[in-house]
Amino acid sequence: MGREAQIGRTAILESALAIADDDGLDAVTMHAVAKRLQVTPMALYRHVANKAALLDGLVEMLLTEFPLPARQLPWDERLTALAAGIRATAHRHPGVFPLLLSRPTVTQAAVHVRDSIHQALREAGVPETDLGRIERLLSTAILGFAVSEATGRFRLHDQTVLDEDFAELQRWMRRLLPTPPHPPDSGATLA
Amino acid sequence: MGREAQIGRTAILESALAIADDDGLDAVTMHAVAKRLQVTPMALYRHVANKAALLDGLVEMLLTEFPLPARQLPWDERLTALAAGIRATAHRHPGVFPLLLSRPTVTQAAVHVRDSIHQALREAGVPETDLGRIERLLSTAILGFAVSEATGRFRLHDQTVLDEDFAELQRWMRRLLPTPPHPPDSGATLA
DNA sequence: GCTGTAAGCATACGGCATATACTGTGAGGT
DNA sequence: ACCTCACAGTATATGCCGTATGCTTACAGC
Repeated sequence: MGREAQIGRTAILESALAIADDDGLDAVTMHAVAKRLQVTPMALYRHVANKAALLDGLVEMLLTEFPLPARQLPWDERLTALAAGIRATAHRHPGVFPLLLSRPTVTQAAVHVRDSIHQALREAGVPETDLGRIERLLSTAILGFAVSEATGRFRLHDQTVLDEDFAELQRWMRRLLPTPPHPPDSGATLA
Repeated sequence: MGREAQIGRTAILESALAIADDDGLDAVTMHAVAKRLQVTPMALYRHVANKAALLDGLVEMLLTEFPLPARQLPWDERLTALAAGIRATAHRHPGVFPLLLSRPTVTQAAVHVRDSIHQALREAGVPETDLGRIERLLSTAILGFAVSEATGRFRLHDQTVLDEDFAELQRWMRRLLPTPPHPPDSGATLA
């Protein structure tokens, strides 16, 4: 029944993300999104409750963009790859990325990311009771760093400096976990 | 020359902060601030360039509110106290606090905080070349955590859980530093 | 008391999110 | 083939927002 839709929630979110990438988060207005879709602003409200919901949708898009690593990889490579992927997402969408901290949502995508981290931590030997806490600290550190880069808090520093910062962050994150991933002296462990 | 001022930059920032604390950051409008000061909106522009400058001023207020610990305290206590003070500021001003990450500024207050951390790290034995990096990672972790609490990213968890999270964060932060603050086995160190 | 200057005001404008009421179109039943 | 009605998109309007421009007013210093 009814008539075929010209736009949909996904198209709206993609347009909004593109506008934010091009001209910053403040440029994301209902009018601007509508214009980009060649539609009147009010048409958006058939697919999105209001602007707040649209922004929440953007957060969800970012979470979906996080590259969850294949489960057969070793746990430490998975965590490293995920952290790097999150950082890359921040670089790709600096305008929207800070919303991950300022508009936290409990969407399916968020749960998937968290579960992926939990699973890796389990394999790292983190006791079940500590899983939540370690995941919160780890994700907070990565998000904090990536948001800082996105908002220009480190703008005085070269990319190479920030890359080394991030490498150090990754090393530091391992120190929150029980077992060293590679024994420092392979083959010659004393009992 | 001219006439005695009814309001000033400080009064404006204090009003804005109070409004944000009461009704959230979105309630901080030029009109609302002016009304609270019993003045027309345009009067604010004699003391503040525009709304962006007002928000930057709020960030500066938060930084000024951070309790820089007395220099004669041991370095590790200073870092611990500063971290706790930053977290307390976030609890006091949850609406404004996220601006510390989303609107980074290089104000005098920001420099003071950073210098205070640098000095503590120096006393902790951090080599001069690593000072910047360690400070960035430490401050990012604290800020990320405090912002997460302020925005409700951890809203599903009890205060006691978050307190323990923060304690674990403090322990983790020490692991970024070269020397253990208390030798684990006092008096019985082998050469 | 005169006067110049700075503080605060009045008015106005364009952009914003969005409520309400409309138009028209195409799928599904007849 | 035609009706019909639900739903997509539109038109219009409201009230808030930041802020430009130009006016009024009241004190400081002469």
